[in-house]
Amino acid sequence: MQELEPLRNTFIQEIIDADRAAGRYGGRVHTRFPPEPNGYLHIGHARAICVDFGLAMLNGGLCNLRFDDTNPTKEDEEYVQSIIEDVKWLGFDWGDRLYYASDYFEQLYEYAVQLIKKGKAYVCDLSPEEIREYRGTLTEPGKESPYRNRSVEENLDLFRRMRAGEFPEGSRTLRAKIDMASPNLNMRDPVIYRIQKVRHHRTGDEWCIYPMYDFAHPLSDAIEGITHSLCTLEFEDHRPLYDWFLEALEIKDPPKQIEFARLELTHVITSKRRLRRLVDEGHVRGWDDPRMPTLAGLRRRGYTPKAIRTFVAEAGVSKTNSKIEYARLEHYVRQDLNATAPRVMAVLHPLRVVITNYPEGQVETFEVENNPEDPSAGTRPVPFSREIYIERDDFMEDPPKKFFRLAPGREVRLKGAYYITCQEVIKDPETGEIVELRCTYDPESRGGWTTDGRKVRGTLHWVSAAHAVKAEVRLYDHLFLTEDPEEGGDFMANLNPNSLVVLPECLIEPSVANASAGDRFQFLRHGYFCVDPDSTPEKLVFNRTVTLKDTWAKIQSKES
RNA sequence: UGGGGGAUGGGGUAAUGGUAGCCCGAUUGGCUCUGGACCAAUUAGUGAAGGUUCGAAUCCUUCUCCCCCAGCCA
Repeated sequence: MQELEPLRNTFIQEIIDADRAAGRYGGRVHTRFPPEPNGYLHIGHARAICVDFGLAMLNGGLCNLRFDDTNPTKEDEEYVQSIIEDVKWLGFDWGDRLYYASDYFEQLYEYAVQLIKKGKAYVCDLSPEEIREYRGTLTEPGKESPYRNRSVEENLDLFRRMRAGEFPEGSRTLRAKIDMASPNLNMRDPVIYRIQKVRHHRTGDEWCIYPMYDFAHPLSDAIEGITHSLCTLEFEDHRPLYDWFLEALEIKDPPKQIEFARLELTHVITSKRRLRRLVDEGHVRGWDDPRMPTLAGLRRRGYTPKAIRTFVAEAGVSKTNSKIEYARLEHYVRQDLNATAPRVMAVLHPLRVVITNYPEGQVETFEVENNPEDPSAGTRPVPFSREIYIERDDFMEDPPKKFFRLAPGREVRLKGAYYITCQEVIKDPETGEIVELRCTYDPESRGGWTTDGRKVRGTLHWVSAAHAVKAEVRLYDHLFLTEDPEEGGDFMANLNPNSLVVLPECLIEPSVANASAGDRFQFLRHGYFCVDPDSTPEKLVFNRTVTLKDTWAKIQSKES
């Protein structure tokens, strides 16, 4: 996979190389992507997915998809389905290795029993508040629980009865017996099982005790034969605990946890809690709103899996916390779509033009290239007639120096059609608004070219009034105005009130009439657009994925 | 002020004792039937101070700054 090339020189690959050179794991490389099904996947997860699956692929290994579903109060089947769909869409395949931590509840319970038998775990009756107090602080050691030295027999009995549902929620826990004075708080007798009388989305009411992540994760990895367990930086502190369980239970060839930095983007928020708030309070239309940084949102926006994969691969993987400019993500969609998206002419803000010397009732059809980057994409017929629409911004009555478009007395090219010259500007007598242009065309310029060497600086897109199809076009911008949505302390205050602009009456050339949801186009001189699922044959709806780079807009904003 | 990590141009990331490179952005010019794309050029960096060395982003010492950890979340 070409776009994963840059993933080759990561510090993780060096570790893998060293392991193979040393003959560890029999030369195997087996990773896993372990999402918790408690929300939708977002752009940040894309790095984890590409790293987990990509590194396995690069090393001839395997990657499992495993749902880390050990907390039934937060998890739901809806999320399982969306995650499966999103990982597939991104282009990765886990074969028949779709697993759930909940598949291992019985084995995990047995491991816990073994720990008790080895004197390495105990049932603790401290309340949550007491546990916190006993834990100590960052600078002071903790105190040992008074229940720490119960006999193996008593612990076994109590743990069995926890499972049997004899005790109320929160009344007891199973804890690993490690070291209450450890400078690493994770090692201060962490809770490994808690009582939750909650229905689990897969195991139903079978269990009322559930294992904690720190216990379930290394052992799930061990059960699946994982060799390299890749996760994000905040788990570095948990690695000693990860290793402790594997050693305490005498796991042979234990998996190795390796941490890398999260992927963060400017103008973007990825906290599940905050994203949920945007959805719940109606600031967006759902988890798949095209402004959302979720994979579902990016998909609906028109992003391609390849663009996202290339973005991740080119951005690289390291241990440095960093934030990537959103513009960089946009670069890779443009790069992909430039090569693949058929071009089409769409007028977003129509201005009527009558070509006064063109015969009334006449219609000509021009063959226009579908993609100048790809001659094999061929051409399409585009109808032309006496009345057309051009973009309002493509005309100025009193143009500044660097404006190359239409103006009174000026000649421009209509893409693929004719040269026209503006002769007259018609305004609404009440408002002064320009309502129509009267132009003449040069019949010698048929097809958009003359042989006399005349230079025409501007080329405009256009649609024939009688042939254009109407469409709704949705223009998106950053959801947040500031690079850091948290700037000022309240991300809600930084919401962009204009993140969505709906243009209900756009005019598009007729070749798009039969486009269906997900189809992508370049609207000439505007950007890349895709058909939204809201689209119907009666009413086409397009989403703007990303604009084209626009040097004219840049000139304008510099002068203002 | 405990522990664990991290600092390379505006952003991201390579170089593991031997020419600081690549990508994004920005700027300038060229080209163009998309002010797109493409081509060319420019801009600009090793957190600080010492030390070792013929030679240091890389090794050593000290310092500075940033991130993470006190859930019965993951």
